[in-house]
Amino acid sequence: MESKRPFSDAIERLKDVGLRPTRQRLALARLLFESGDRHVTAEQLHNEALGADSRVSLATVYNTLNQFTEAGLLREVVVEPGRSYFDTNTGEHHHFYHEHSGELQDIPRDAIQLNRLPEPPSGQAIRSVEVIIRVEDE
Amino acid sequence: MESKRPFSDAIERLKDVGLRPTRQRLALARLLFESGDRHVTAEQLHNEALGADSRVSLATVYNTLNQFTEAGLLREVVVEPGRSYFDTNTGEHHHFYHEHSGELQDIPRDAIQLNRLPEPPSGQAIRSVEVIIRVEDE
DNA sequence: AATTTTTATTGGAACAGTTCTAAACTGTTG
DNA sequence: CAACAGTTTAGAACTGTTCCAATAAAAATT
Repeated sequence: MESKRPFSDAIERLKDVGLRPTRQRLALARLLFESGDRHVTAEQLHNEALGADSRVSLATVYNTLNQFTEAGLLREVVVEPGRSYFDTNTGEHHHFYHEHSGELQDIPRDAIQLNRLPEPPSGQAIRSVEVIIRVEDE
Repeated sequence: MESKRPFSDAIERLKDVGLRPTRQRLALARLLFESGDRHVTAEQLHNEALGADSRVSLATVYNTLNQFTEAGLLREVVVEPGRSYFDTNTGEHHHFYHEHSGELQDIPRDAIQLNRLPEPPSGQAIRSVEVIIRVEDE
């Protein structure tokens, strides 16, 4: 379980993907991966890190988020112009997006049944299928 | 058909939604609506307008795209951080997105069968359901 | 351990896309 | 044709992100 050996878990995770387990990366990895599925923006994560005594520059937060994403530890979600969310759930799934609060919420893959997918334009292959359900207060 | 009376068509369209048919808005409306379904960024449309002898400032392009969107003449599509597309097809439908070329392509509503939609979080109502299929050259 | 080499971090500058602002302009209307 | 409400514009400002050159830290080598 993740909660058993949080420290070495994070180290492992980084080593596994070939990233040096530096102080900053470890701090961010713990914030990201030690508490269930999360959806954060760079700014949010930066603030959290600062709040948790970890001195990390915003540039490093961006670098790290991008590296983690490239390494398959995170997935980027774009739902709003000018703001990127990073999702710790890298599996196939979908999202509710609450525009007003800016909050994202996972929808498990099986909760939506996608039938009859169209053929992609010729010469192209499907890389991902993503459903975004925008919701608002009623 | 749109091609029959393009001039007054555009004027009509604008009047219908309560926007004065100014020179700039007409020019943009023609570029947008007189050639089937389109997906453009502000920058693209601006260039087109310049290319077509219509002097329109970039600020006006942004204003106009936003007004058209608010008026229901356009729909905004977000698939990439830091870049907004405006879609002249305002009906319910979905998209292929070709990351490499930055091109969007409509998928008719019926081409995807969406069953078993999840309940939205309590207190919230579904505003829209959008499927984005990312494709790449194979 | 000490040294060298490689890789990361950092603050701040730079950048892209978008919005804002205040001044000039256009077009209607009384 | 004077007054007025709505529109356009250039450029400044803003936001989120990336880039850069200097510094620091980690790994490899001795």
